[in-house]
Amino acid sequence: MSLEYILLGLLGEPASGYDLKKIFDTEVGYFWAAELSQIYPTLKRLEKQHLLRSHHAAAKRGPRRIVYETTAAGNRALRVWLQAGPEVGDERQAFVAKLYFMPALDDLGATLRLLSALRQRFATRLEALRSLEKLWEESDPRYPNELPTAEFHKLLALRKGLFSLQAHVEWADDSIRLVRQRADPAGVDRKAKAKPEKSDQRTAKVRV
Amino acid sequence: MSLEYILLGLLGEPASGYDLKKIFDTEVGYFWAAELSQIYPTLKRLEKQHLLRSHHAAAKRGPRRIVYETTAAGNRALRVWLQAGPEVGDERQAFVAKLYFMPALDDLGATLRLLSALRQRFATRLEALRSLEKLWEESDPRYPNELPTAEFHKLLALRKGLFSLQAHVEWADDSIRLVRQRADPAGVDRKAKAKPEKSDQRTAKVRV
DNA sequence: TCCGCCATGTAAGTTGTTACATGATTAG
DNA sequence: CTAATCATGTAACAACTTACATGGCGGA
Repeated sequence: MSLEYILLGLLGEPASGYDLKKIFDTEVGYFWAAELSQIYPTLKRLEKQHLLRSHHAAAKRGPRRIVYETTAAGNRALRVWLQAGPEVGDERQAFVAKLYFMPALDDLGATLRLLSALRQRFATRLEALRSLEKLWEESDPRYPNELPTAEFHKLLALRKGLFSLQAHVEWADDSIRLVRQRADPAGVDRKAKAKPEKSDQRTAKVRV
Repeated sequence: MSLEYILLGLLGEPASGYDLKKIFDTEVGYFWAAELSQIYPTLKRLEKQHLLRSHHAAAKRGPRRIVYETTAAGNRALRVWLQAGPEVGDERQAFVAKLYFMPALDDLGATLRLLSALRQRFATRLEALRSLEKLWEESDPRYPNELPTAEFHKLLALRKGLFSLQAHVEWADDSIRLVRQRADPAGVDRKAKAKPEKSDQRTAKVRV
């Protein structure tokens, strides 16, 4: 289970299950998500395998917390995973499937609506990642070239998201263009003039 | 379950479970995969719900086949799904997680190896998709602008894969560059001269 | 005859989700 | 006092994977 290793990785800093959930929601959610109902049992399982240890901590506010940290064995396990080469799973993308089967509706307008909705979602996510990046850039003077190793790797991961989402937005824009062209092969110029397309919200190329 | 709708979509043409598996492996695998052990029970479930019907067919070679096709109700269900707007799940990408936690190894060389392995896998997949596209282009004179609606949508889906994989390759190349720069800030030109990088296998921009 | 492909299935296990249950503390 | 947030957990279900079981048929 990848989640086990991700928890081992995150627990370089001691944290409770609740803390970890917040990290998933705010920091690493763009490449891995997890629910509390999955986090808690997994932490217990890892402790049973002696890859984590825990202690109860009296919290200032709220009830008792259980704070976990990695053991030497946990760190070894993490390293073995890290050195084992990449795991590229096959991505199941329901939205591509939907597009693929849209001809069953026999309505190019529906295709266009689907693509526009997708375009908007991708753009929103892209903006969220860009905000993360910007916040970082503004709060850390070492960004990007003088960053310590840990932060440098986070940057690479973040840039994966940026590259990927940008490609998604560009694909959606391009597909919308192709569908419009197909729906109305004659009046391309007329339309292009009349309607300043959404794709005018140009997404600048990513740089470092 | 998306798989149910995908089967309904694929069964616009009658097919057996075994046939469908081959379609997953050769045609739609780049956005959805499925095992026979999942396909067979799902087909049975859909038939019980009267969204599919089946008949036994004597095959020329091999044992009896069970050929499924959609019913009117099945087609309605598919349309409802298609009109319900996009489903963009959160992608869990173990390889990004791995990169994110690489600092635990404290070895930039390991990061470089990971990125190179990723680069190669992405490039291989990209080539596979391009072959699919090329084969198509060569065998169908209507490609790309005169394609019938069904094929046009397949093209959009395929281009999603092309855009996405290309972004992945570009990200990997760019990350490799950044890591090298970081590992050896002084000797950039020297190295760039000595080693014609893998990234020289330039991946041309996608066009229609 | 044996191997590979055709063809359908079951069983057991993993991973992940949604819904539910419980209770402490604190800010308004 | 009451709502929000902190905090931990269980149960039931859904989706998917890997391994196993069975057998026909055709070509080397």
